Amino acid sequence: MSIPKGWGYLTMMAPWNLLDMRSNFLFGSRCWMIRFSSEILFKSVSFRLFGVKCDDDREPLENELLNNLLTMGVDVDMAKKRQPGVFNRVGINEQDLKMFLLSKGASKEVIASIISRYPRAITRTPENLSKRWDLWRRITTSDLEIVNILERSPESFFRSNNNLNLENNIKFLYSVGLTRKCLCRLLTNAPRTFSNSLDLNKQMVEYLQEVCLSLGHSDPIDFVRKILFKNPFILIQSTKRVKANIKFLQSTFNLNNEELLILICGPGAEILDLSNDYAKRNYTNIKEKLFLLGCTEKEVQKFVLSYPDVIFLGEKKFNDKIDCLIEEKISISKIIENPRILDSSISTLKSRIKELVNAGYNLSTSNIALLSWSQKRYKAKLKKLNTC
DNA sequence: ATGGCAGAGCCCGGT
DNA sequence: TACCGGGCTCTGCCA
DNA sequence: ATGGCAGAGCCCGGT
DNA sequence: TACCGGGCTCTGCCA
Repeated sequence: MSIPKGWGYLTMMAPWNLLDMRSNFLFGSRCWMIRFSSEILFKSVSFRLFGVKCDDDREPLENELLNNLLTMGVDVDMAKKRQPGVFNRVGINEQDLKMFLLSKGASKEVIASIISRYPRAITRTPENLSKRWDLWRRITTSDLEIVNILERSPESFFRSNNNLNLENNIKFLYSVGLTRKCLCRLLTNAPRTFSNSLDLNKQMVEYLQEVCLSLGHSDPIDFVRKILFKNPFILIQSTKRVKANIKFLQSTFNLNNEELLILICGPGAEILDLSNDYAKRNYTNIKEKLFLLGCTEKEVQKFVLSYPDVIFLGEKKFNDKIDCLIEEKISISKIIENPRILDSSISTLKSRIKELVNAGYNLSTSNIALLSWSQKRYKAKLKKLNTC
């Protein structure tokens, strides 16, 4: 074993190993295999495939991988921590992935970041990558879009090796009446939708269609289209979660079937993504806070339905915003009639209130909508107030 | 008068 | 989450 | 969301 | 030959 060991070192040190793919293809240092006849060696399509159970060799081979990754700027510690198994196996070609992504227009930094965060990416074969990329390209209009998605969420592309499943997902989503544009929206926002199993996606779509039908609507296709447009993340939620949230909406606001459907596929669609009891907790807090200020249950319901996004505000934020408005003698009825002033941050609310009071603006009798106008519009208004 | 016009504000959906 | 602004509506003025 | 986590199953090599 | 099981991968869940 002494000769091959020397060989391994030589090839490892050779600079072309990092740069020249053809050399790498034939002689990649972790590929030498004197156990095989040279005939097999040269016929073989992919190297570094067959484990060499020889501790002497293993270490330099592993070092070469690590060196290459370090050279590429990969955060190896992070990568090892995330998927240690990747570094204990053989048959990895990080150069293939690098070349592939470079050819698609990804920068070196992006590639390093991808491998750092999802090391299993380097175990994928070029054939598989290329096929998968092509399938994604059936949805997007450019490679760049895909690169941007990978930068944000490398796992979505690389977590599954099952291209047939991906293809079936695409077919399925088209078959339920989605347009390419809509698929693109899903892919951009929730790329993992496409690495779900076909079955999982089917379950969710069928569940949503059942909801639609059970609430007496006759066009489940249209319903699903609307809900996916409003909430592209829904297919990466568990049906358990979505069920719980629909149940929450159903039991909290006494809506008839039609109103509930409109809420679910319209302004309330995003509420379906909330985890566990988040919606319930926040709603309870809103209710308690507004009760203390003299609102009735009906008023609270009306308020939340007119501005479902308020459910996303954490308890503290909601309470603080209400408090800071109440302190300025703005009545609670006025607040709930202008829910969108809660769009503004607390600091914006505070600074604007101060400026308006200074300008002699009576917040308790005048319009308060301007508290959430855009900066530009607000400034113009303030200027007018100060010159009049 | 009434149709045209313009300033102010609102609805709403997109990052 | 906070912020932005397109484009509609509302209202009051003009001749 | 995306990164972490865990259950189920697969690859593969050892006897 | 038939069986075992280590350890990786796949997939779905959570927040």
